[in-house]
Amino acid sequence: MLRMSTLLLRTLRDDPADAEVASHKLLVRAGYVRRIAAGIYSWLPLGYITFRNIEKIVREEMDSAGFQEVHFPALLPREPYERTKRWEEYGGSLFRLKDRRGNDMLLGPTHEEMFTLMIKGEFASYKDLPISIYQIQTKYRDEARPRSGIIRGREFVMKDSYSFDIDDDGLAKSYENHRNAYISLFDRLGLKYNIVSAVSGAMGGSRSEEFLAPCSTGEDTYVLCPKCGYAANVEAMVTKVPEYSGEPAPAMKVFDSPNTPTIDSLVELLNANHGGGFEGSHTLKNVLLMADGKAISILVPGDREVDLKRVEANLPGVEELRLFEDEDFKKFPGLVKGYVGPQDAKSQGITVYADPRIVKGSHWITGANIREKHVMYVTHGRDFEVDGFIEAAEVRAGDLCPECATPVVIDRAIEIGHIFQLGRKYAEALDLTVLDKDGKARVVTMGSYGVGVSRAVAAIAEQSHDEIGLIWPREVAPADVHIVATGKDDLPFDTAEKLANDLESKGMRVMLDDRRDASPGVKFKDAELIGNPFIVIVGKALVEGKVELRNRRSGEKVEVALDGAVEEIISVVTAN
RNA sequence: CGGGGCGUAGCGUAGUGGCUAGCGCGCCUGCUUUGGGAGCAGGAGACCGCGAGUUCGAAUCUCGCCGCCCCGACCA
Repeated sequence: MLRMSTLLLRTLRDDPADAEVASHKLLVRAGYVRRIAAGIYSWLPLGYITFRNIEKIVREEMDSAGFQEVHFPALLPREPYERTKRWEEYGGSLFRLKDRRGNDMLLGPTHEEMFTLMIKGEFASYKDLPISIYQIQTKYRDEARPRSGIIRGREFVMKDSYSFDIDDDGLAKSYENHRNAYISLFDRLGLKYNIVSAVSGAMGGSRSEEFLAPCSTGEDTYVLCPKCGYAANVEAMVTKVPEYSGEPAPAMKVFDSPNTPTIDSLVELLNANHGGGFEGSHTLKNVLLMADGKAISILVPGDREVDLKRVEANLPGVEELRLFEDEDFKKFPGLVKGYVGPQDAKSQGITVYADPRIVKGSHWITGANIREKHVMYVTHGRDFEVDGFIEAAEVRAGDLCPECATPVVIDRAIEIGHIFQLGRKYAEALDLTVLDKDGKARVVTMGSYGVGVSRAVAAIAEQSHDEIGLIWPREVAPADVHIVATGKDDLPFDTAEKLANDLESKGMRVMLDDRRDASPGVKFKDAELIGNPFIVIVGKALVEGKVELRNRRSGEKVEVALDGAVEEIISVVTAN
């Protein structure tokens, strides 16, 4: 039983000055967490109980899916991370340190290497597969900018799992198992979430989805179709390709366009000199990029910006991507800044990618590759060709859903889980093979799956609170029932004590406010702030032989007879 | 890493060159009070982020450092 009279808890009346988002403010005010350094928090008793409740749910769901729990150290040697090149690639986000002998060590930001090596060390046959193993571990990432309290910390707890299969079909099945386990896990945590397509990145072709908990303070932006439920990370949003049914355009026509380096100025000139009705979307924007030192041109409709993140996500294998700089223009004298068109790109040795909206047969107004001149009727397939299509243009609310053509909305969310078909990258780097039926060595294929356990505490708090405090789902809350004794006589306190004991003996988890010196107002405010799902008040109504039962979420209050109160309370609590 | 802001008691804050650094919450003692953050009286608690400098005198001005928050870049 949690007794308020002795609990290590001091609630705060004022919001902490360094907190911005609701979960941060409330978790600090209600005495769940305290900041130790930027992005590093300690858990007070209430916070740690809540954290462990979540951890327990995660563990139960993993176990019941048949995954096996293991545990690695957080402190790791450099060598495995050297072999996968991540010692360098992880950059400044990796916490590095040296031991007394001067050996490089690190604090694990994620454990693909260690899991891969564990399987390599124990198993050697296809008969041992498939297997999925997981751990619940503290991770360390020296984030450039920790933020939003415990939503994005430098030390955090993550459940990470890895599946190992002999072939792609097996991986697909393991992935599906994890996906289902995550669905029941997040349902149990009481989180609202969307499963969103993500970009799988450098490995290509593999499947990846994120579990996003919608929340206005979330740092991920995603696209959601209100009609069919299609959801995608902005990077992974697929453009609905328009049908092109226009008449073939007349031959290209070059025209003078002085002082029109921007789309807006070009449209203005067109409307002034070539009749009205021109819009940015009739023009073709040529954005020049350097991808690992190679010049590429991205074609997008003039009214859209290029989203570099989308380009990068859809150009597998490219490590450095940046906009053209003046130096780069000097290397390509045929390119006239502000007047670039795709017509001569081939002869200039530039790779051209087009947004899917630039369909074959469509014609555009674009740069003439001559200073102060543009050209119209430039037709894809007649006047220029592209090396490929790429999702490059910025995504906007109102863009059409690729599944059902309904305008999509853009929303923000916290990433609470990520499932990912990793493939053979780590198995190859660390030489994880097993013998197949024919006695031949085959590289194992892997999946990786993560749940932010500490982040889930904050995500639930974000989604489940009101102006006066937290409102936990029952399984997550520090207690099922928060009993408040009020009054100055012994009777309410003795009655509350007995009620608490009776409830506890029937399996309820109880928090009891047995403070004799605190006023009723303080106790009510604290109970509401702390956010247990049910509050029982033992006080005024005692003269009628009753106690009051309140539902924290709905605000509903009922009086129940003290005689039989235990059963009544249990039935209300468990019905929720 | 770029831009902006902040650092005074456990928490929230006032104080822009001058006497013993002020207030609210919280904490301690006593009396009263007990269904919505009680009242009165008394009290404890501050190297004013750290270090240098300017000055007769620095929380206050200058420089350096450290820390924290926000926006952006970054984020398996």
